[in-house]
Amino acid sequence: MADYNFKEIEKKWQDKWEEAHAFEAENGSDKEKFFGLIEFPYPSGQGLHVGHPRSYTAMDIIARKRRMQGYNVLYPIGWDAFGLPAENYAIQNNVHPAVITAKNIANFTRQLKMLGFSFDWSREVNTTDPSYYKWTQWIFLQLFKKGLAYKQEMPINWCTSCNVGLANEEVVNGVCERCGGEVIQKRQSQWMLKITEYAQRLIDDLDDIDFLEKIKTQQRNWIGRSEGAEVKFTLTTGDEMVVYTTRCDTLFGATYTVISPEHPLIEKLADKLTNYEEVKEYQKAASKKSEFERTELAKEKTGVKLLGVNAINPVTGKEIPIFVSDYVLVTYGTGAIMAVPAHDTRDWEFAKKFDLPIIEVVSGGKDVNEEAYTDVASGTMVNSGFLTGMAVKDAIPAMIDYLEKEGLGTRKVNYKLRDWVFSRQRYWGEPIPIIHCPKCGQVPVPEDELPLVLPDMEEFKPGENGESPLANATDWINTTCPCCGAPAKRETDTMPQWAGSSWYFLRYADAHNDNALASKEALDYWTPVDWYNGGMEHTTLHLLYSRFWHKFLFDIGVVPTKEPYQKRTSHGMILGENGEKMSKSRGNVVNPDDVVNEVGADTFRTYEMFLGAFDQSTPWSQQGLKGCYKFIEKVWNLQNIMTDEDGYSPELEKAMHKTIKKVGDDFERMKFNTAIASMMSFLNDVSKKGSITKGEYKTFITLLNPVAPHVTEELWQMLGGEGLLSLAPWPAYDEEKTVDDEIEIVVQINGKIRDKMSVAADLDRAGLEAVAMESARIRELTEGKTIVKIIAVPGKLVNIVVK
RNA sequence: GCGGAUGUGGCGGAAUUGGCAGACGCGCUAGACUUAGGAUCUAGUGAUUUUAUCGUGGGGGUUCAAGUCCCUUCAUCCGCACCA
Repeated sequence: MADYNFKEIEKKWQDKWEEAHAFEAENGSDKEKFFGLIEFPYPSGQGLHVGHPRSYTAMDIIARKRRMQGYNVLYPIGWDAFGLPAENYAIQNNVHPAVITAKNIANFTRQLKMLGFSFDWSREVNTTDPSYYKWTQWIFLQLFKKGLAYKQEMPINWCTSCNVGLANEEVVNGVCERCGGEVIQKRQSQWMLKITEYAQRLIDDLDDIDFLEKIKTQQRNWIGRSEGAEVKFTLTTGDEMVVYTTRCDTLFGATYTVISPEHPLIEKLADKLTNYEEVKEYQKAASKKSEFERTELAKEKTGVKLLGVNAINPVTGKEIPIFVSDYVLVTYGTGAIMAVPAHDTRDWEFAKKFDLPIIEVVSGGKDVNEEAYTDVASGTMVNSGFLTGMAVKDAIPAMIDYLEKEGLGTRKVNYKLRDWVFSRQRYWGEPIPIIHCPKCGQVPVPEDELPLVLPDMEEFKPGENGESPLANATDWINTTCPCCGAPAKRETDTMPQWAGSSWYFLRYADAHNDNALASKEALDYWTPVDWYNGGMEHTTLHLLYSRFWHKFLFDIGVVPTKEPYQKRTSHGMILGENGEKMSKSRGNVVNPDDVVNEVGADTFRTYEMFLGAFDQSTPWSQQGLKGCYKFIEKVWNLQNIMTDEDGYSPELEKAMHKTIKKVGDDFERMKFNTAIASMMSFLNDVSKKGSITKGEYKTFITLLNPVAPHVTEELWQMLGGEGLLSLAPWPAYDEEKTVDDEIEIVVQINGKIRDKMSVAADLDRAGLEAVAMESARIRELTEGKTIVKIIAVPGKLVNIVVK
């Protein structure tokens, strides 16, 4: 027998699969489909991280198993290739981002192929390919036409040292990631997408899909729906101010109001305020604060009272002061609140600092002069006019009814979710296909002129004043208006990296279509994605964005389903050997190339699936890797003890059926570690017996194939298996043969194990009791004692309670 | 502060419903084979004062029976951060 030569074997089968087009999905098939998806990678210069193959191997196992089960499987791959690292590299080294991107993709391709993933490479997509981003731009135009894309002035992060706009990810601890310079907020005109329009549907439709509960929770919290009321306050000047509250039941306890520094009311009241200058000063100071300072200083509340004007509490009729303070956000609700210090912690702190009255309107907590009582679930209304005596939960709707009847307020739902800032002042992204015409305004690039290709440039540095580098592409910018033909200028902002990834899975259905992002037939057949595995870090970004885009595409009739992904699961991180996150600076990075070179792809894959619970973070271990190598080698060496029978031996038959069941079930639940453990166990049984039949061997390598596809394919051929193992049928098991005839049961006395005995598996309660009482040991131990009770659980144990 | 997790041997981790805690792997110990061992095989391996007792972060509870259920508390990690 030859030694296990993984280098030869792995290359051989990768070539064979490619020649046979073994993993290409079929369009127009009658078979049942399975669409498995992993997050397509950003092809970074560092190459593949060991974290990538964790997710890819997991879905590869599912995809390979489905294929063996007879499904028409689509397991595609592509490149999310726009993005900052390539652009920064380009700026520093004067290489076009497209050049470095192509190089990185070539390297990633080599690495992924080396790992034997059953991707359908014929459908490879690349977000930077004009034939791809043509459709990203097309979707943007549809959003624009429906009024869901609009341009607005927005504060952006601005590095005062580099003089450049930064993405949130580039701001670390309030300073510029690259130069350490101070970052402030600067107002700039930005493209926005109205994701808020879909807020409710993004919450509601979670009920119909199979996402991990923690993912749903995180999305719901992020969207942040709250039900409350908008309440009108009349001012002593006759003006009106609307506040948003979720606790209108506490209105009788509102002793002041607060507006945000950016609130328009300040300008409106300018000539009536006796301390306008002071208010302006506060406003200015607040605007200067960076995001960092605002959160850092969050503990200490500041504010200025408006002098010369008061608000009137609509239910008590009392005059109460108005403050301006930056603890109220202009972006949420109406940018104005009613403050109830007795029942809101923030208001309470503010009231203490400014010595404002605290009126208890809900009883049941501690002294409201000591701390705010915020419990809504219990508590009774006091000092609250017609609400007095009611429970809080009844008082809320009662007050809303009252406000609506009296015309003092209305029911209102608010969301924390904000519209999506869609502009980037960067080169390496999809150009936004809009033309600015002095006469016609924002005019979409005609669809038949798509793709609007990125101009070739030599300098990628951002322009003056935070403009996109495209501002320097004079030939490209200057164009004519598609509407009136007058000279006009192109939009110079590009799209964020999230654009191309918001719809890429659709392109896989029909990757080479020139007339549509994918044909209707292909989308009808393949969508939705059946199973999508990815990282938790994308839950409120990519995963939410793509759900939004998909719903929009559903609304305009482009896709047949309202949700893009039927099932979403998530993997844990692989940490460095020291238990810390892998990073270059910590020097604990494991390179997949080295691992494969040392032990081969099959061992690498097996180890990545065996090292711990799939959904949990686990440290890498070089020793553990070796253990998996030994396992694969043992599988190879089974040839030495193989007998020629095709069936299963009587000794191993039960173990075989149990293993088939366990492995199949565990794969489905993504319990890959225990699936592999059960295969190892089976191998231990074989070792004990000293031989394995050809039939057992074949079944065993079929179970192992999704995990370690190369070595099992080689063994399959050696054992005379027909065709490719990767396309052979998944083994069946006989339920009856997965249960033992005889089992060991435990006999306890007062919950302590005192004896074990072998009985028929189906022995009933009475039988169990009788057998237990026959035991010499049990008799000895119970002698002279009173038996209070005997609990017998068939298949499990007998517990005798004595006194 | 809010939300989400996690806590089990020397280590990574098992334990579908409350029913033998520690599967499987690593490491370690002893033995075999060997010129050699970071190879292979065999046996052992939670702790202890070993007829037994104690053991799943700590404390309390429910139960014949708790890693699992309830209450409480501590620690670590991740996400969000004044959302009225």
